[in-house]
Amino acid sequence: MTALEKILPIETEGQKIAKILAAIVFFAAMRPQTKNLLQREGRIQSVPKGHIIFMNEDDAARFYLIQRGWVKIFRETLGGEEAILDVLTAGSVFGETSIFENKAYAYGAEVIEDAVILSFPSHILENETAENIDFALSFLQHISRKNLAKDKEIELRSVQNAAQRIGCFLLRLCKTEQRSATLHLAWEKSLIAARLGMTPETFSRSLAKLQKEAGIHIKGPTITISDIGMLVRYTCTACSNVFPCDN
Amino acid sequence: MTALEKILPIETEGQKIAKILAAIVFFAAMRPQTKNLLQREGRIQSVPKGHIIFMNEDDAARFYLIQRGWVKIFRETLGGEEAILDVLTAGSVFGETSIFENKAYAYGAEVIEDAVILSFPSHILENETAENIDFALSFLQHISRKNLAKDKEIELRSVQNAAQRIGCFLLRLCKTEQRSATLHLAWEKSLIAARLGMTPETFSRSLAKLQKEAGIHIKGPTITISDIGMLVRYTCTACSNVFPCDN
DNA sequence: CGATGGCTTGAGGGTATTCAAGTGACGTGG
DNA sequence: CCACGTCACTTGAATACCCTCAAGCCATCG
Repeated sequence: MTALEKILPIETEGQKIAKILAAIVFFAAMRPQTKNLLQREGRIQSVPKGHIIFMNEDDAARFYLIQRGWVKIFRETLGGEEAILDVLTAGSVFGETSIFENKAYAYGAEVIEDAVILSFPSHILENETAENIDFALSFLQHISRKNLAKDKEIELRSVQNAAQRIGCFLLRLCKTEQRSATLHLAWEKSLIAARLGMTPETFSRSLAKLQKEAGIHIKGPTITISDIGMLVRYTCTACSNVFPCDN
Repeated sequence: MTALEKILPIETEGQKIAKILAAIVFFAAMRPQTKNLLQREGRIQSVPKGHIIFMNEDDAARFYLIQRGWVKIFRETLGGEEAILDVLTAGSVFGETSIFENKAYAYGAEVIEDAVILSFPSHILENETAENIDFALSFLQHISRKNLAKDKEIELRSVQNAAQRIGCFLLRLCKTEQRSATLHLAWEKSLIAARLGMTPETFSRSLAKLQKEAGIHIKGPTITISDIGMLVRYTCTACSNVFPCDN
């Protein structure tokens, strides 16, 4: 190690990856040798907004972990319409289930806010799952949780109206204990609208409605919720869970 | 064995269960001793229409297999509204993922057409998953498939209109190769409507619309599709898959 | 023959969408 | 420094879509 490196230690990409992985539950049950393999074979990439990581039907050669930024998971119809399945941020893994699905992605992934993304060859995941039952179990739990979230998504989209979906979304951004909150919307409103299954116009109108009827205050991207209880009463009657709910 | 038993062999419940399980993929990778345990601890029940098997939040002590009839999987909101997540029939397993979800069901299950249902203690499933990696892998694939189906469900509910959802449903009943087809709806139309997330009235009207605009002909429970291509053009533009699609 | 249940049809209403126009913030170039 | 274009967002009017409530149809069954 040179004198310079002592002062400014040069971190290899592998070391960076190791650090990042250590904080993510998804990788916790993997064997050490597999983690080493991920370090060697993994890539870290800065990806600008608008970049499409992969499309529906692409060969699923890699799976991904978001370190920073935002990624939308979507499906596009032949008619050109798009259904947003989810919007993910730091700590989320995606493309991981494709190893069970004929090795092709079942959805597309696009960066919607400048991101740093790690990617790894899918076969490492596949081998680890087949050889390490502890990881297989944790993977099972991971997918099971995703499953549950999708059930809830289906529920929300079918029984909540637009304003309630927005309320639910805002509540999830709130800390549990507080009685009031000030939020900053991290992404464009039109994107939130799409994530909640509505048009930007409807989003705008419904937000105004929430302002009148649920005691919130909007100023550009900043939203102040003066009384969380009031918003809960407005929103959560159209849901099977009560706030605070986990997902 | 008596002479009578030779002619009319008396089948024990355990033997019945064994026969049924043998035909279901979900159980295929289980070890023989676990299958024996399921035979001993399993129950077969005839359940009348309207009976609620379990509710959201109930302790998840058992998981289920439908041998005959129909079961709807639903979530109920605090306001009393209900979202139908799925409608299942013979061969489907439900309540199986609860072993990963704090041991409580995340949804309710109600019989909507007189059914014969097998049930088994959840701990057998839990143990088998923990001890047999082959089964754990097949379970993983099973849940992964459900996950994919839910993604598609979210897509279809957000981009297809009622008539297209019906068209999609009809196409799935068609043989791939044919250019025309005659179908018999095996179930009550109101049941199909529920499965597709619409009211019976909307189902009826949309079916009439398909008749006008997509070249199909309806006579009671019999539906004739003269030109599958025409129906595909009408329906599949609002989907990310093209006919023939698998699920 | 009347009752029932599944299905259809009609009228009316609510919610979200589309199309269109307008506002306001921001950055660029004159 | 201001004019201008761009882009996100908002607002308005008309429309589409699906829902509810209600009545009517028709086959089945006691």
